[in-house]
Amino acid sequence: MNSHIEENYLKAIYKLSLSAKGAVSTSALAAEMEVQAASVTDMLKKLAAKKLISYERYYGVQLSKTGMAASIRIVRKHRLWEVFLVEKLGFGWGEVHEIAEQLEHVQSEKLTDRLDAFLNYPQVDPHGDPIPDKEGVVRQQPTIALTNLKPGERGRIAAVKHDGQGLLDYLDRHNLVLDSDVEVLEILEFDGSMQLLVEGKEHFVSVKIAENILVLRG
Amino acid sequence: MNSHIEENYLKAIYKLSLSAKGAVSTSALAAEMEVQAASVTDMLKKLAAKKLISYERYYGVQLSKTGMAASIRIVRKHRLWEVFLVEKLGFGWGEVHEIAEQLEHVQSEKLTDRLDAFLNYPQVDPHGDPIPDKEGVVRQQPTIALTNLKPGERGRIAAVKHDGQGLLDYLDRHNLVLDSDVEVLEILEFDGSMQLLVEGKEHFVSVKIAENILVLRG
DNA sequence: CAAAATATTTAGATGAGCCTAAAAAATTGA
DNA sequence: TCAATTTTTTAGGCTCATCTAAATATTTTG
Repeated sequence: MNSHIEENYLKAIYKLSLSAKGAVSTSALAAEMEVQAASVTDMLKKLAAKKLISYERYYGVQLSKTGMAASIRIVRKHRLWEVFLVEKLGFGWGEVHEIAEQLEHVQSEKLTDRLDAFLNYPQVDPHGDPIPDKEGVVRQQPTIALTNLKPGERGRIAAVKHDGQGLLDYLDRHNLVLDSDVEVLEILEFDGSMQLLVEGKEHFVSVKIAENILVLRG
Repeated sequence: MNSHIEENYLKAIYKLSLSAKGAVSTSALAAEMEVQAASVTDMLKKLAAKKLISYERYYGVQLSKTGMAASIRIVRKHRLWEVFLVEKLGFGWGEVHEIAEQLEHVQSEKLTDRLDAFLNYPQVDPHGDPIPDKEGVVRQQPTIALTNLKPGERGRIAAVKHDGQGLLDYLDRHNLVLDSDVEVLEILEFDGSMQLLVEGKEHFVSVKIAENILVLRG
């Protein structure tokens, strides 16, 4: 079995490899894990020895097949627990990440599967991120950043990047929640900020925010 | 904050001090934690430095007020999670202990309290052990071991000692579950084993088993 | 393309929690 | 009671995951 810390490294590598083309760098991992690069090097050697990653010094990391499967299992647990916290215990979507970071390390396949069933096999977590199924299949929705919509175009909010409290609380207060229908009314040339029509009400968001809102076209 | 391991020591001290008169010995703790006595001594120094226990060398340990409160918080979490696993996820009472050992270390008072509410403020866990309330108050039921009943006397199964799979599975199969009404028909002089009438059906149990079944008189 | 800057790895150290072996204190019992 | 036994503590080491500082490799840039 892998330690909590090894699991966190795997999860971080998985996360970074989604947006990075090619291998994940030591420094990127160090930043993500909030440790020094030297510590990352040590851990990479360990994970490589366990065949969870392929690692060649100075050239970055990639998850092996088993490493990928392990990472996905952790992500699955994390997201299922987030659904539980929001759907069953009434937490807000901005406060579940931290708790799920702890719950994701609980080891019991039976628990994970029963939780999945209890929650009715949800497809996405409260932030719209896909929940891998028992076989590790991740069904990614074809979302695009809100910034890709042009004036007059419409979409439905399908996911939100960033796990922190701040942005999510803000979106909540302004009713920019999952499944809201959005129409772009106007994009300010000056700074790219957007005037939106969300479920009948007008809203104004900065580019920074719009970049973090993912929509399904249509 | 206390580490997982510190929490496990506190829990073990709490558990042992319930049955031990006076202080808990180093060797008892070592047995409970499945480590060497020398390791216990090290940890006791650490816990004492944190004022979680009072410890004088060669004289054993006692929980301080803060240590007691911390222990009870862990026990509360453990037992709430056990209720969740049985009531909501359909686990058997014999398989929840191990999983709850992991869940009990999740740090979030809000989570604990919401779980408590979600479960409808249960008073006892699936083994009949009392669940401390938010203020740390433990309402112990006045149970006695089944071996204390004489032929002709009756009681209701209120709790079961021992967390392991084996006994609990056995009791399950023989319908010796919480809240069953029991009447003692006969006690064999030879070995103390008991002939019982449980919810209308006859059962035969060894002393060893009867010692682990706790009943409420009446 | 070579020097400077940056990224990564190596080397050696630290603290937590564990170990074994030896020393010291407490308990038992002849 | 005092010698033998048991319990507990001390001393010194180990592994894991981290750190800092120094060395080495890669990348950038003048």
